Amino acid sequence: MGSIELKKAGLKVTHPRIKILEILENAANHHLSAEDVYRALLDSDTEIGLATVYRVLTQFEAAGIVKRHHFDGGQAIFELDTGDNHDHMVCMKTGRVEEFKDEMIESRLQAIAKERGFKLSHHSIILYGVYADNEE
Amino acid sequence: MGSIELKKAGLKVTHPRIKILEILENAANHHLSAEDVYRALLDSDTEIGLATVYRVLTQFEAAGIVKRHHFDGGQAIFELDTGDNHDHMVCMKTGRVEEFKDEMIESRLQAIAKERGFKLSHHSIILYGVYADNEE
DNA sequence: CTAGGTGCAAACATTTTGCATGGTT
DNA sequence: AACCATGCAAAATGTTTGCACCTAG
Repeated sequence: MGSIELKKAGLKVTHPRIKILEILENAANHHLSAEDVYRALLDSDTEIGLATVYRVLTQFEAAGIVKRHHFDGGQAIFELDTGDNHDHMVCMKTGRVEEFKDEMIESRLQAIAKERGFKLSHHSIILYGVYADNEE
Repeated sequence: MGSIELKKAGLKVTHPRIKILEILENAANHHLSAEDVYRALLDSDTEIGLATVYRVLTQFEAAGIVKRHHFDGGQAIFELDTGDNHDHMVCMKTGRVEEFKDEMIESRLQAIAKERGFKLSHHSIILYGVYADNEE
């Protein structure tokens, strides 16, 4: 149950928060926009305002429960923060998102930052392309 | 003069387009939002509608004259497309943006994409942090 | 009981679009 | 002259906020 995460984050255990956590955990696609979450809630007969979805997602982000990404296309995408700091590949044809993590790249980025006197806080790597099995 | 680029792109050589090209070329900071460009135009006593700025920047992007980036913070950032495919480091304190390019990372990304059957079109790498000389 | 959470509608910020007018080739 | 570009205002999008009401602890 997500109630533990919520308490740990100092957030009251409310119906909307539990439901949204469930959606994020169980969704087939783990990368959802606020609108996606909202629709998933409606699909499970849960009436929660879109404003609340945004508020909850923002609180979850502050609490380190979710991560917010800005892929091309305007709206923010959220996913559970598993702690590993993975990066993303986005299929431009289907919208499918996959994750990857590469130590060689990570350490190279650290080195580049160091060379330049840049205190690295976090980074975003996004690969845009098409999965071979999705081509026509 | 930018008129050559414009003609090559099949765009009529108009006052707004020339001016906007000038701004992009001469700005101290080469990474500008549409609003930044708009204000720079006003500062040089050029009255051009914000809608036109957006339209022109979008056309420039389609023509390969500028690149559009989505750094954290909502609005799109534009820069001249020099052809080299550099990446960015963004100072979270000052907003300063620097560029870098690393062949090791590039080739590693290619390899990762290949491994996964992903036809790479382009990528975005953004480092967020603070420049040491900007810390207090 | 009380602090904090929620819903709704309105406000916001950014970007896009319709349409009548104006400028380039 | 024909076509494309521009300005303005309005619309569209994605997200945030004010406020009255409600609920978890």
